[in-house]
This record gives sequence, C-alpha cells and structure tokens, in this order.
Amino acid sequence: MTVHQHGRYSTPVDDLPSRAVPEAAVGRLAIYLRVLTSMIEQGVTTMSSEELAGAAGVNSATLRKDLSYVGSYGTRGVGYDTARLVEHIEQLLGLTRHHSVAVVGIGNLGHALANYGGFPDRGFPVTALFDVDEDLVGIPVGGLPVDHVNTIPEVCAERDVTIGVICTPARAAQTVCDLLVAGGVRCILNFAPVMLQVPSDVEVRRVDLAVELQILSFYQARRSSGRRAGTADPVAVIR
Amino acid sequence: MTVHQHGRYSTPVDDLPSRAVPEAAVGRLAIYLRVLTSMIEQGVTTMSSEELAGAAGVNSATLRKDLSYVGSYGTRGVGYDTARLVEHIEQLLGLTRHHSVAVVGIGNLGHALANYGGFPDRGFPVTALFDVDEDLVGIPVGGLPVDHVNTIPEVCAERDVTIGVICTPARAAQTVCDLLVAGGVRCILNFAPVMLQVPSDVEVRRVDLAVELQILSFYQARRSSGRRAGTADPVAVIR
DNA sequence: GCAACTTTGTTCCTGCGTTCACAAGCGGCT
DNA sequence: AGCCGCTTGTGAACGCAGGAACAAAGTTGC
Ligand SMILES: NC(=O)c1ccc[n+]([C@@H]2O[C@H](COP(=O)([O-])OP(=O)(O)OC[C@H]3O[C@@H](n4cnc5c(N)ncnc54)[C@H](O)[C@@H]3O)[C@@H](O)[C@H]2O)c1
Ligand SMILES: NC(=O)c1ccc[n+]([C@@H]2O[C@H](COP(=O)([O-])OP(=O)(O)OC[C@H]3O[C@@H](n4cnc5c(N)ncnc54)[C@H](O)[C@@H]3O)[C@@H](O)[C@H]2O)c1
Repeated sequence: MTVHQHGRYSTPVDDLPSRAVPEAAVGRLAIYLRVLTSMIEQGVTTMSSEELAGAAGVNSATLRKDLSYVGSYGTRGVGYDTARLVEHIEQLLGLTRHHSVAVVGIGNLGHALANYGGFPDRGFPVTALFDVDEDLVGIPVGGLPVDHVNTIPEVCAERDVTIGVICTPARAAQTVCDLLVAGGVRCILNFAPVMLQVPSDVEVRRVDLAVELQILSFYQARRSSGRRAGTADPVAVIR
Repeated sequence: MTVHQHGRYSTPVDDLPSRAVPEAAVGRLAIYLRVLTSMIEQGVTTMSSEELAGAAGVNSATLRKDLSYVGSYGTRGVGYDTARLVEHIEQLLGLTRHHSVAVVGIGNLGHALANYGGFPDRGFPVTALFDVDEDLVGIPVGGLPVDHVNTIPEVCAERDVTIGVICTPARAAQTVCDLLVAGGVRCILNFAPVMLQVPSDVEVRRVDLAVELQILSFYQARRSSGRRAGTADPVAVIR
C-alpha cells in the first residue's frame, strides 16, 4: 500500500491516519463493523465491496474509499477478509480498548440506557450513574447504584470515564456538562435539546429526537402537498 | 423495494413552491424553531440573524440562507419577527398539523418514549403502542394501552398514524416495519441497529446510539494518539 | 426629508465528500 | 506458466453545502 501524504503538518510517527477521515466515513465504518460481525457469526469469511456495500446501504465506491482510510487490506479479485477487516476498523475507531460510560439523569431515558445490554457488549461498559434526585441516589439501576451529581468529577476521574451521556432536562444539561468536563470527560453524548458550551478539546454529539421527528414531518408535508393540491395556502413564494 | 436510508431529500423534480431544501438545513430549521419558541416565552419579539445564529450555534450566513428557504420574512435593518418566523418555519416543516406517532416495542426504550411528554408538546401525539409480548398487551403505558403487533395495520390506518417508531430488537425490526408500511405509515424512526428495506416512498431515519458512541471513541483515540491535547484554547466553542 | 447605519437576501467562491471510471493486482483455470 | 476475469484502490470529475462579501432595503436620528 502506498501511503498517500495528505497535507499533514503533523510529524513523524503517526500510527493513525487521523484527520483525513471524514466524519461521515467514521459513521459508516461503524456500520460496516456491525454488518461484518453479523456476517462473521454466520460463517462468512470473505466479502466483496459490492456485497458489503449492499448490506450497509451505501455505494460500493464510497465503501472502498472508506476502507482505504483504514489501510488497504483487501485482496483484488477476491474481496475482504471479514475477520481482518473487523480488526482494523476496530483499531481505527479506537475500539481495542474499553470506553467507560457514565449516564447522568436517570429518568425515563436514563433508565433505558442503563438497562440496555447492547453497550457493554460493544465495549462501552456503563460504570457510573448520576442523578440529583436524593430518592434515586443509592438505588441500583441495571445493577449499578446511582450516585449524586455532586460526585461526578471525582467518580468520573476515579473510574476513568471517557464518555458522558446526558439525559437530564434541558435546563440542567449545561451544569452537568461542566461537571463531566471537570471530571476529565472529553466525549459527551447529549440527549437534552440544548447546545452545550464546551472547551474546544471536548467532543459533543447531540441526539435530538424532536428534530428527527420534525424532519420526518417535513418529508411528509412535502409528499402530501405534492399529491393532493388541496392545501390552498400559498406557501413559500418563489422569488 | 429500494434501500433508502438516511440523508436524501425528496424527489428529483421539484414540484413544490419552495426550492429544494437541503436536509441539513431542515435539521437546523428545527433547531431555530426551538430557540425561537424559547425566546418568545421570554418576551423577545425580534432577533437579528446574528443573535439567532449565535443561539443556535451556526454561522449567520448559513442561518440567513436557511431562512431564505422559508421565504424571506425578515426586515432589513431590524431582524426577524420571532412570532412570524416561527409560524413560517412550522409551515415549511409541516408542523401546522399534528402527526400521530406509533411506538412499536415497549421495552426499555419504548417505555421511555411512551412516557416522554416532549413529543405531544411539540405536535407529535403518541396515539398507539404495540408489542408482541402478550403480557404487555392491554397494559397502559403513559396512559395509553398497548396493542398487539398483529393489529398494527388496522390500528395505524384507523388512527391515522403518520410516524412509526421502531424500538424492537433488531431481528424483529424488518417485520414490524413491513406492518407499519402496510398500515399506511410513510415515515419511520428506527432505533434498531439494522438497515430497513422499504418502498421508495417511505422515509426512514435511523438513530443509532452505538454508532454515536463509536464516533466519540474515534475522536478519543485520535486525541490520545496525537498526544497534543493541550491546545490552550480555554473557552467555549459552540458546535 | 435626508443621511447614515443596520441587517437582510443573494451571489460567488471555496472546499469537501461522493461517485465514476479505470489501471493495477491477484486467484483460478487451462 | 501464462492468460482471463474479477475486484480492489485511487485519480479525477461532479455536485453540494457552507462561508465571505456585497448590494438592496428599511430604520433611526437629526
Ligand atoms: N424520554 C424520552 O424519550 C426523550 C426523548 C427525547 C429527548 N429526551 C430528552 O432527554 C432528557 C431526559 O428525558 P427524560 O424523559 O428521561 O426526563 P425525566 O424527567 O424522566 O428524567 C430526567 C432525570 O434527570 C434528573 N435530573 C434533573 N436535574 C438534574 C441535575 N441537575 N443533575 C442530574 N440529574 C438531574 C431528574 O431527577 C430525572 O431523574 C430531556 O432533556 C429530554 O428532553 C427524552
Ligand atoms: N435501550 C436502549 O437504551 C437502546 C439503546 C440503543 C439502541 N437500542 C435499540 O432499541 C431497540 C429496543 O431496545 P430496548 O432496550 O428497548 O429492548 P427491550 O428488549 O427492552 O425491548 C424490546 C421490546 O420489543 C418487544 N418485541 C420483541 N419482538 C417484537 C416484535 N416482533 N414486535 C413487536 N415488539 C416486539 C419486546 O417484547 C420488548 O418489549 C433494540 O433494537 C436496541 O438495539 C436500545
């Protein structure tokens, strides 16, 4: 494989291709990973880019380019060795180590996440739960007792939490976020419908279900108004 | 049947008054909407693009371009009338009517969604719950009794469900999806980690928490190996 | 009523990500 | 061994979204 130098200012021993990987590609790689592990369970040892792309719902050229970010480990005329590919994708995504997860706000959503077995199975053990509600503190959820939010910084540092998941009401999210950052957490998954302010070395991803529903609503509206021209409203004038 | 997931907005030929709205813009419009309603509650009647963009965490030029899709209702030298803007965004997103939601799979996640008050508040009333578990059928969750999955087509048609939310285990997702489609549901929000096969007129959005965690893991891995974490940038970048 | 200031709406441009297309490489077959 | 067909890896084209810059438009102050 020829290592192609993308304008990297970074220096010598760079074991990871890093910056060159588009975020969209990272998301897709996670999907390929799931498809691959599923296929491996079924005994599949080799897959072509066409097959894998089909299963993942993407263009095969896109897939091959994505895989080129992890380094070319395919065999021409044959395809990819599923086991080996999984190994390398896991390495690129940093899944060779476990990432300890803390869930803050053990309400409806927090409970669901704490009880969910799919995260530990994928290398994301939930090792801390927090809530401000005194009645919840001490009570085990999914086998793990809830701690008080005030202890977030110490507990997170202590248990080496790398990912914090915020499931509190929106008004509490920023406070909780600050506590997590104080505890050394650099990756945050935020379910509260607010924009969090964080230092630049902290990565925040937001999952906003209301926005998802509204996007679906948009498509629905589009479709309906296209089909039955009944809505007499003049809507958006072209200008 | 086409594999038709995520990202992709409507049709080749634009038969609607408004120009083609990029999906990313639709998502941001939903966010502006939330910011605006929140500001209106605080008595704000006017906002400039700069203010609104700041609150939403985007570039002001991007915001203005997004708003141009809804049809330019700002006043130069002043800004946007918050109430009017909300009205027009809601119209574009199809939020002037209610979208009845059905949740399928009343387990951990299904319970959380069924109990969540934020959806009805935003015009997405949950009007049907389904599960295959006989022990759950008939039991009210969040005030609504659970129906059996076999009744999905009839009940969805009857209650005019427009959005189906799938919270079943992955292996059941495709079956459930087919039932929803049979019931006339054209918009699906899928939490199960599988790619659904749907007719081309059905829009699927997938929320994959494992992928989100893995993306965070990737950034974490990159940071650690980069070792240059200490960029002394102290404050708050909105993301 | 006029001028200066503010902010919108839009155009242009740049950069990124996806897709196309093809040469290079590898295994299988004769 | 050598050819043939299949699949990868990637350079190049394309399309699109985001950002900068600016002219038009409207408001405020005098
Ligand atoms: N439940 C859902 O299906 C759903 C869907 C979309 C978005 N959300 C968002 O997720 C968040 C949680 O939703 P939910 O339904 O679980 O709410 P919830 O009210 O059931 O739970 C919130 C929990 O956070 C705790 N909490 C409150 N203030 C806190 C603080 N300062 N520190 C720590 N914990 C605190 C509360 O004690 C409670 O246990 C909300 O922001 C909501 O908008 C939830
Ligand atoms: N719970 C989470 O936090 C979480 C996080 C990420 C992803 N998910 C995904 O969401 C889905 C649901 O997760 P969960 O934790 O709620 O699981 P769960 O096992 O708690 O609940 C699944 C529910 O679906 C029902 N079900 C099973 N087969 C069905 C069928 N054919 N038709 C209708 N209902 C059926 C079950 O009876 C059960 O009530 C899974 O696909 C999971 O991977 C969950």
